[in-house]
Amino acid sequence: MRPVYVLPMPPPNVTGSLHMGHALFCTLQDALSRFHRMNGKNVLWQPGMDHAGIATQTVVERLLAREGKTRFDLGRETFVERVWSWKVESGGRIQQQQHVLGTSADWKRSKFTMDPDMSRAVTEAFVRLHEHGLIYRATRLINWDPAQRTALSDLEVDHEEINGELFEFAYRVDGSDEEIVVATTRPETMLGDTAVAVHPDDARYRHLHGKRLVHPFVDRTIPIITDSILVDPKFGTGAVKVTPAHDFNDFATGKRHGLAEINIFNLDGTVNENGGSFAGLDRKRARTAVKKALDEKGFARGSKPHKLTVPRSQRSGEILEPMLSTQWFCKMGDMAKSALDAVHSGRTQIIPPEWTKTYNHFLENIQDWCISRQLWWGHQIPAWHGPNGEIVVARERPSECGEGDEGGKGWTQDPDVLDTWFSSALWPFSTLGWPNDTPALRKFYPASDLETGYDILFFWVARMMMFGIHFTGQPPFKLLHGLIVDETGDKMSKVKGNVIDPLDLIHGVTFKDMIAKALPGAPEAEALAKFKKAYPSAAQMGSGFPAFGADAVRHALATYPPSNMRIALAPKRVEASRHFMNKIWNATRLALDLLGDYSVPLTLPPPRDLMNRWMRSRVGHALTVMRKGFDEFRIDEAANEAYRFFWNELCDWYLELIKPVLRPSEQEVDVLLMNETRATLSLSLEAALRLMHPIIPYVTEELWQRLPKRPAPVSISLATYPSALEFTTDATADREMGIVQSVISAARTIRAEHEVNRHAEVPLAVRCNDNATISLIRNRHRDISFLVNTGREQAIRFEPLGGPREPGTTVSIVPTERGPIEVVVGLKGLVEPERERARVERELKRIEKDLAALEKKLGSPGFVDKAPREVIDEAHAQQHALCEARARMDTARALADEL
RNA sequence: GGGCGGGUAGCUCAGUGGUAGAGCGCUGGCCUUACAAGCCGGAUGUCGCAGGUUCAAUCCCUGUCCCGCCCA
Repeated sequence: MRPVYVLPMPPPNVTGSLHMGHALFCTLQDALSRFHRMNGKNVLWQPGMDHAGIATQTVVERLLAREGKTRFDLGRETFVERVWSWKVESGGRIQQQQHVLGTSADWKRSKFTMDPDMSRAVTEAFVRLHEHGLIYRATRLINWDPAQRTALSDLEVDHEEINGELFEFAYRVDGSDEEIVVATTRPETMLGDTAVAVHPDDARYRHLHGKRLVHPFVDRTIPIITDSILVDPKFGTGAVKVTPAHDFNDFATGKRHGLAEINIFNLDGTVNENGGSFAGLDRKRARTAVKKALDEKGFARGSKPHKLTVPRSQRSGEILEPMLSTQWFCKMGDMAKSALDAVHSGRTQIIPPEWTKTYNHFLENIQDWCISRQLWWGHQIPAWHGPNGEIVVARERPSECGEGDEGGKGWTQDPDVLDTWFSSALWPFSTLGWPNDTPALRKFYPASDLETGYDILFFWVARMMMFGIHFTGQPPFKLLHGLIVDETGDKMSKVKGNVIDPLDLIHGVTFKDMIAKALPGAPEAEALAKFKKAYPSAAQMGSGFPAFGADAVRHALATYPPSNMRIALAPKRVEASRHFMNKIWNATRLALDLLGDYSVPLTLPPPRDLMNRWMRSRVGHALTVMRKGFDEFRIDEAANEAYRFFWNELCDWYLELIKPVLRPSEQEVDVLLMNETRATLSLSLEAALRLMHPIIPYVTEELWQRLPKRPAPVSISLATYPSALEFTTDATADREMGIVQSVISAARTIRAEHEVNRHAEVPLAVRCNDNATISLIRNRHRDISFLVNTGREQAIRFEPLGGPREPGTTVSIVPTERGPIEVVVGLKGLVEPERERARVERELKRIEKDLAALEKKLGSPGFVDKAPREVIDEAHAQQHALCEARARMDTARALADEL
């Protein structure tokens, strides 16, 4: 049986459309999937969509608002129908868009979190957790969003620091003229005050211990209590008003002292009847009114500026209200321990490991999870309320609840729905048929890897770990890449006007259209300015993005290290990737031309010619680097290696080297060499395409189909990923080719420095004392002549080092392990003394600089005693080579001076 | 307040205890029958700052200043 590779895709929200974050994860996950598929694994990349409770409901409510309606006008059933039809209509757009990116997920297995089978899994999970006592119902202080009118979990709260004020007012002591001044950032909550606390050791207030205070607006007195946890005597006046029903610290204080909890707000955030004459005012108005009233009664004691943090809903942005409420909670303690242990023990590995601390910190300090939401869109909680107030949690509606209740009509289902992340936490196994023991579950669980953004490490990853272990006994993934992205240097957001739609990069777009989308309704000039500020490289790109194509977008995204927290998308890099795609295309075109009607034999002897051995060696090197990149989740290293190898080695050197071989003049025809070269060319290029395919699926597929090759599957995506079985590195070929390349480059540099016309043929002499090197150069004279353009007739001359030089020649030194090579280029009348002096000086300067650094190292005390043998040997060898090179260059300078 | 990450060429980013790299940009020369979206060359950095460890630090340690994110 083939080994499996399972990768659950983080299901995108059904409301959304494709953004750069999706493009990034699709690229990375698709690359992984394709890589493992090409390595013979049975790959399951599990796609799907998330119903995204609050987000989706909000979208539909906004649509309704345009019709002047609220969800309450429609009623729950109609509203939910409306959401479903909206989901059918515009949901799943991302899936279509993902196809454009070339994502090779198992689309037939795609799941939606509200599908009937997924919902069954949710119900089952809820019921089982309840049976185990891990889900319970309780009345406590929770984060309440008055705009959405729902509870939120702690994780959905953003804390924002704002400049506010610290307002002080006085409570009169009952039966006395004394007063006690308290400081508060939220004066309106005094309507719900049930105590004032002072520090037990605070001498200022000791005489007031046990006294009561008169509430100025409501007919009650409240006690002065002492509490050393709540009160910091140095802060404010040292006296703290206590509002247990509307503040988390005060709530805890109230529990310690048995204080009453007086709720003063309605669910929509207006003051309720407990607020007396202030009833009906919203929070902001109530604050103003309370302050005014306190002032009028003479209790106000002024205010001063104060920084405070306010809790906001991540979704609606509304300031949240701590509210006393009855909700469903999930106990986290034991499950968190298991999840921690899975990582501690190494059963699950977080990559990059730095995130482990964050993961641990979250789970070690975890609070019970408020899982109920007062929404209509989502999985309704499988709990039924009986006519007598009893509550039953069950997989199905209870059939009866006593006499006269045929069919359970007396039971009503709990109106609340579950937090969206509850169903997401089941994703790796619910998608495989859980709670049934299906073959798919047995085969594809646990998953191999999970690849997702660090921003949902708590929301999703940690919860999947907890539920996965709880329900299946196994962590849901063996390896977890807790990482990735956000999109530009800044987070992409509509407000900032820096949103880029990946489809626009793929298909092209004018900046005008782009900013209209990014900042709808904003003045064009302003929006454009913002956009160009966010993307400096785009500012140079004229009036818009050309169509870069999916492959270029993917390759560009893949070149960023996935572990980076910030992935700043630079359009210029997408452009560079597009040029790379173009290069691949054109190189293959040339190859096809050079190959003609060549067909690859089933068996071939290994190549004997240096350039072909070298080419195969370079493929071997590239595949090693790229495999390592994929294995270590360094897809950027694979992507960059693809670029480097293909462009700088295959194109710049190999394709150039083989031109004279495969397009010979009549007297140069060498049938054996041509055959060997055609074989090497076709095999290497074909392998190169396979190497790059996981990252660049479209172009590689298209070209691969046209390339002569041995019998192969119908698609490159089903072909085998190149391995050391096919291509091995060849150190000798690499070294020898390196020398040839250096000689060619040295000669070319001289030509370029003197601006020798490309067509001008220059005589070349190589001076060297090493026989092996001489024979190497001699063997490669064809390559050197061609790439230096010495003229085909003109043989390279060989001379001993340092002999007299003809006038009109220039020299460059190539240092090698076996001594220097002098590359002597005859420029005839073309040598310009000034240029030559400058070139020689520059080369000499470089040698001097290197030599100086080396000598400093060798001369420093302790180096020779303490450095490792090989480092010292290497330094000496380098020193020797550089000294010789300098000597050669010195004579060159003397000659240059004589010019 | 706690935690994490980052500060490397003009820009976007790799990288390593042993003389600093890529792409783009810049620059000189080339319209060469694969590619001007290209080819052949060239220049460019006291690797945030200050100490320390080491024969040797951009890399390890300490401190410090900026930037960003997460948590409280």
